[in-house]
Amino acid sequence: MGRGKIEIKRIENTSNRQVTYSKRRTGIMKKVKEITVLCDAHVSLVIFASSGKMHEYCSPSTTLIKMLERYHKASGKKLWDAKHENLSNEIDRIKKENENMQIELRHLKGEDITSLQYKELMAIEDALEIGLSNIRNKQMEFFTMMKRNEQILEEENQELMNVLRQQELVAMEANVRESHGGYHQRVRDYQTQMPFAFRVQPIQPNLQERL
Amino acid sequence: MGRGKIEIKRIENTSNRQVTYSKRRTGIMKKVKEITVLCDAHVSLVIFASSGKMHEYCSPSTTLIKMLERYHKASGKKLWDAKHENLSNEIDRIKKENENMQIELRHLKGEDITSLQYKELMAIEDALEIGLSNIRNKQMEFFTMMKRNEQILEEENQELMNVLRQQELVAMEANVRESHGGYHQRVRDYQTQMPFAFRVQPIQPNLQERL
DNA sequence: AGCTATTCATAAAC
DNA sequence: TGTTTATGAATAGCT
Repeated sequence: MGRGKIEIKRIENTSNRQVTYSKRRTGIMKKVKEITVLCDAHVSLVIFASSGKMHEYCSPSTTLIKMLERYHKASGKKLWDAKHENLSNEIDRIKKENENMQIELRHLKGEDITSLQYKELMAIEDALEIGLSNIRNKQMEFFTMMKRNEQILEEENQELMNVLRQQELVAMEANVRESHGGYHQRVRDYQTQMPFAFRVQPIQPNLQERL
Repeated sequence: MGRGKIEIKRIENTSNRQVTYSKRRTGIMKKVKEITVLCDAHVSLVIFASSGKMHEYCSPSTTLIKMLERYHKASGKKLWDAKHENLSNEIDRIKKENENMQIELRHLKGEDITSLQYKELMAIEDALEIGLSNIRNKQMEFFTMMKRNEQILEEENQELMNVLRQQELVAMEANVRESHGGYHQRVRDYQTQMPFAFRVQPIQPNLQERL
């Protein structure tokens, strides 16, 4: 029911999918309200977009909680206990995962290794060496970056010095020619002559914060 | 959408109402399945007819219980008691812990380090070096243990060889003196003469399993 | 967010 | 209930 028929399968184009979701959700909400009124049905609808945003509808004569109680009675499925059990299971699962990670962490830090076998020690050693080499590569990157920066600064310093020296010469000549020139006048002249690149301006402004 | 337009208000004729309920419920179910597939939405729908009969739909990728948990998180409305909330909180807490450990593990393995600052890299390097040194100490222990064991075995071998040679001499002498003695007789004699320490008996019985 | 050409859902009938 | 059919609704593809 549109300009063309569409297959009922996931819409791959994200924005199309979102638009369709929005339109169809509205349509479903409308239908659900209508059946509530027309047939005095009790409806509870909870819908999550793939984005995670939620929308819900619940018939005006009831509440979600009442619906769930009725659901419990009608289906026999225990939602509370099941939920409780689910949560407990998930906690157990995550705790187990947690524990394993903690052991791995400790092993990498060289703790609690008395009970390990030789092969395990070798594996840990390998992991540590790889880690260390990765870290040191990264440090090397920092180092070269700093070196480069240092070099750039040095070159700039040098050039600044040259410019200054040159301008001192100009100023001295000027002084000789017209000894009544004011200080401010001279300063302005320096700035005019100084190439743009060497005016006060931070270079590599984000270097500071990364070290 | 039918032979005539209808007002959206309760259908007074009971059998009409039931028919309409049945048809529209089917339609809604279809729409809901479609939006699930088209837009990978997660939907939970529970409908009670005025007769009390229940129908439900839940997206295949989820369960009503999971939907209710998500509902709880998304809406903030408490659908269950404090006990469940405690469990939920604990899950969140452990998940957080989990995540932190995973990050630490990855860092130690030299992964995901692009965003790290130099000081952090140094700290990780230190940890890795300590770990590596601990692991290598432990390996050294193994090594010395193996060396020691090797030495013990060598010594025992030597002594066994000596004993055997001695007994061969004894046997040869016996053979010479009484050449009609049977094989079993001789074997029993060997065992009687062999010092207790060198009878079949594993030395360092748990060494095997630790390597 | 609107506009239509289309497809779809369904009210009424049996 | 199931089927049919005329009709109103929903919506896919475009702006």
